[in-house]
Amino acid sequence: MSVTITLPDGSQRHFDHPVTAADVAASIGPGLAKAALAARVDGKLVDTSYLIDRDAQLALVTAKDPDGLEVIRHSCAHLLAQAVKSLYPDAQVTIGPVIEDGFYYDFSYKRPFTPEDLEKIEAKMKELAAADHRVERRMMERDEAVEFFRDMGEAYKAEIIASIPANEAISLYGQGDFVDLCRGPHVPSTGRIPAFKLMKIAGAYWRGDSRNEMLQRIYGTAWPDEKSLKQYLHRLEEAEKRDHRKLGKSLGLFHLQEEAPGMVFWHPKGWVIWQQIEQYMRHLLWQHGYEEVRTPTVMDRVLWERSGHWENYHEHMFTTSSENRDYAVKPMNCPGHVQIYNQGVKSYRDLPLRLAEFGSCHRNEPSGALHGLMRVRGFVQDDAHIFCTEDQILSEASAFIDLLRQVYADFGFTEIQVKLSTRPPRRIGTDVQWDKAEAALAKALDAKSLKWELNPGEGAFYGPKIEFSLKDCLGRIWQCGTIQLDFALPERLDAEFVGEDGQRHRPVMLHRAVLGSLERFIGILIEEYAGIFPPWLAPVQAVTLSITDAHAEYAAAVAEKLKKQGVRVEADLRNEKIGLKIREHTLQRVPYLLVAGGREKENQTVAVRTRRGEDLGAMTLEQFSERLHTDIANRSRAQ
RNA sequence: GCCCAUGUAGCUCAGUCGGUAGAGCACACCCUUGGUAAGGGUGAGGUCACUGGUUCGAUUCCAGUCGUGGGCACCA
Repeated sequence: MSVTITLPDGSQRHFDHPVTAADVAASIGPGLAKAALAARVDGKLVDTSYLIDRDAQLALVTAKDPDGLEVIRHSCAHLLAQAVKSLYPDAQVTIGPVIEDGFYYDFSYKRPFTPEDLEKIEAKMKELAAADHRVERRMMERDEAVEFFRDMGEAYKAEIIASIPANEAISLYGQGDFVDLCRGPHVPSTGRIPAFKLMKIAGAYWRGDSRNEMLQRIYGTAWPDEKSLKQYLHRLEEAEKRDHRKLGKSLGLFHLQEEAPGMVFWHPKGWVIWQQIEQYMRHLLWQHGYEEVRTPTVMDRVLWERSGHWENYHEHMFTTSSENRDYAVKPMNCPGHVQIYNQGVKSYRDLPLRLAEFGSCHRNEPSGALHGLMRVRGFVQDDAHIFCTEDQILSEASAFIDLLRQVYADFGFTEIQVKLSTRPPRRIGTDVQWDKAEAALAKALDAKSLKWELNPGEGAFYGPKIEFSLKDCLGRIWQCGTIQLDFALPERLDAEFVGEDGQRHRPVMLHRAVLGSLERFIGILIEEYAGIFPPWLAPVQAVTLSITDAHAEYAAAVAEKLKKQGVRVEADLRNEKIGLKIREHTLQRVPYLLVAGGREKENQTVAVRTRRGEDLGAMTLEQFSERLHTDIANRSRAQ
């Protein structure tokens, strides 16, 4: 039997017998044989031990190949499991997938793993890797496999396999005396995992369900070589420096404290940033046909019962009472906006009606969910509700996406994750309505040539939604903007309009936010900018620096003049050396440092230095103002 | 909410195998009047998160509470 193998470069090799991918690699050269971790046969990823018994396309996969890296990580998860089983034989294995930059493996064990265990496990992994155990694949019938793992005391594994259809054969991978269920492929031997490190331990629920028992999850990372591993660890360190909690403290933007968990104390500098953003949004909303409103923070339980929140959202609401009446602190602005809509009879001619509010909301989030500014209990949404007809959904959604993209572009975001969440199993409204609503949102997205993912079944019970998410410094994804269709609330709160036909109709409600919560958005911004706020947002745009007391008056006068022009400027007249002042204000990320010494006083100029260390030389106040105002007008990130 | 870790001066952190604590920076005062990322000196500053237990004695050991961090679950 002859086999013809076609390689990626188009060249062909002929064999007169079935060959493994490893054989082919060896026939090409020892270097490739050594580098091959897996193979792609007719596009399918397989082990290097895969026997090819027909003519096929073959590509050898090395560590340089993204698939190769994935194989390394997956195999490293198995190495971890092997080490754990060898150190703690009565631990049970469950699942161990590859994730971004690494992998994890979940174990069930009688006690939690400690940081010391982690060290021991990693040492054992190194030992097992050095022993270079061969990784071997074999097949088993499903029922046989269930029994096999059950006999080993691996109840979780048996449960996983039992949920696989009975007629499917199961592949098992063995290395040393460790065997795991796995689809594969894997590296040929444990010595082929070049660089790895265990990162952290955490609890994780079995099958992701909080009603189940908590397993011990070990996270690790693996790379093609030590250098890449080091670079990765360095990248993490650098990311930590951008952490908004760290920068918020060092730049004096905000703080949180024990007595108000999940609620932010905004300091003067942080509040300047907030105000710039709020005013910017307010102006845009006005331009886009929104009307700003303000609704009460505390409202009677009766209203929340009518809206459905009391029943469905109760555990997330802060409540209070007075004189035998129960109240809730608003977790959302929508019911309030419907109250405004409901004042007076609305005609179809009034639609779409867009009510916007920088709405202060409180939600009693679970304590474990709180995270700096990103997940808080008290926050302000740039919220708005658009009351419109079903026929207006498309154009309103479309206009909203335009608005959102303009805003995100102005802040300099290029990476936005967009998801469309569609009808969940439990929902209200008719299928006809859902068809129309989902199609309208999809159509609006497509019309903007935005890349988006479908998130089937994840919509709200009252309607589909689009989510716009941004990444923090560690790559964690946070939802910011959203637009949600709602057929329910207008019904529940009895919103209506008089149509052309003279009959009363229900409007559709679009809940939408561009930034989401101001808190979260500013958190993301701090990390995106690494604290280097563009001049239009910078809490302090310029500082004048005197060199000796002799110029203090001049430096103060310069600051005063700029302040009158609306520049956020401070004067540093301290009796300190100029080097110290430069250092401190540079660390505070002030865009422009204006040295006002003897020479400058003489010529009525300032010597301008940027926070990036660039010396722009001496210029007149007019020249400086012009430069700053150009930055502001462009929302430039250059300085 | 669950698991693990963690809480010492304004900040970043050391430390006490149980005898009430220390550094750097910041702060105050003094000297220095210095031209582009840290000049020098002196001083002040802490119920060691909170509550309880063990102990002659607890910041240290134990338990609980609260906060924080990393995950998990949650995120209308």
